[in-house]
Amino acid sequence: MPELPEVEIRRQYLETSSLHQVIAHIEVEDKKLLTTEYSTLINTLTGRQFVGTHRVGKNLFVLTDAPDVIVHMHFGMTGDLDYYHASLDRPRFARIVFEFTNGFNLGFLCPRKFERVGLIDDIDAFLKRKKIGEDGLVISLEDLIRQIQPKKAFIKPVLLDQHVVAGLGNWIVDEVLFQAYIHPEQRANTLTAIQFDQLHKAIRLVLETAIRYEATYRDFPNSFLIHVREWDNSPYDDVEAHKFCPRCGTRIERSEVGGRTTFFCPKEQVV
DNA sequence: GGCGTTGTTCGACT
DNA sequence: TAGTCGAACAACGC
Repeated sequence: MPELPEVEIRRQYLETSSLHQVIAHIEVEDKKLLTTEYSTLINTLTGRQFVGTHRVGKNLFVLTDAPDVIVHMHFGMTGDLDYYHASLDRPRFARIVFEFTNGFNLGFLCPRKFERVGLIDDIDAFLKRKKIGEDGLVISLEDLIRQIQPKKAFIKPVLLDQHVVAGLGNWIVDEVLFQAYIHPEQRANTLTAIQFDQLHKAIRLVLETAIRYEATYRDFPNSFLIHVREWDNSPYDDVEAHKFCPRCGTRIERSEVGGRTTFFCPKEQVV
């Protein structure tokens, strides 16, 4: 589930695997995954090299050796990268493959085809056009308040809005609100100064923790709510153990807020 | 084999 | 008008 931390991991992966290699060809299984004409993509990138990366929220930008040629990648809900030797089988769902002249390939994995790849010529202009907010890792408390304060909606959907702050997805928002002791259905314009401070700190804590553990949920501290989601290999033998608040032991509640599944502690997160 | 899931976009409503 | 909200989208794992 590529939210900010997962995209950051992919950025580091691309940075350490795929820079400074000449692109020989690009295979695209489904043109719908492209936001740029296939012929333009091929003509522009063939013979070029990736030279650097940049990330804002869930958006990954790959710089090339041409200053105004930048590849934009969005991983949708399930996208991933896989760098592999051309002699090996193409990884499952590698629907876009950058083939380098050195015999290695960078596969862009798109299991559900919600992912997108395309060319842009200016990162700032792109962010402005898409109205992407400040990245969750760098936004200041003052800017966070300025973005959230005027909104009357529930705090959870506000935090999910990439225009407000970029990079938070469904589970991260639940985790952030849990760490900040804020109910997901509290109205954004009713947050107190103390709550804004807790919220700002919680965003940092959750994002930095997720990046430190390379977004491997089972390794997260036990104080995290994420374990109730029973994703991948739970660290608990007793499946019941993580259905309770790690701080107060109250049974975690599951509901729907803004159309998304939401977990929270009904005792510590009150409206 | 039907349902749940994920992020973004778009249309409808206030 | 702009803000808010919910449905739709694709396709997989369970």
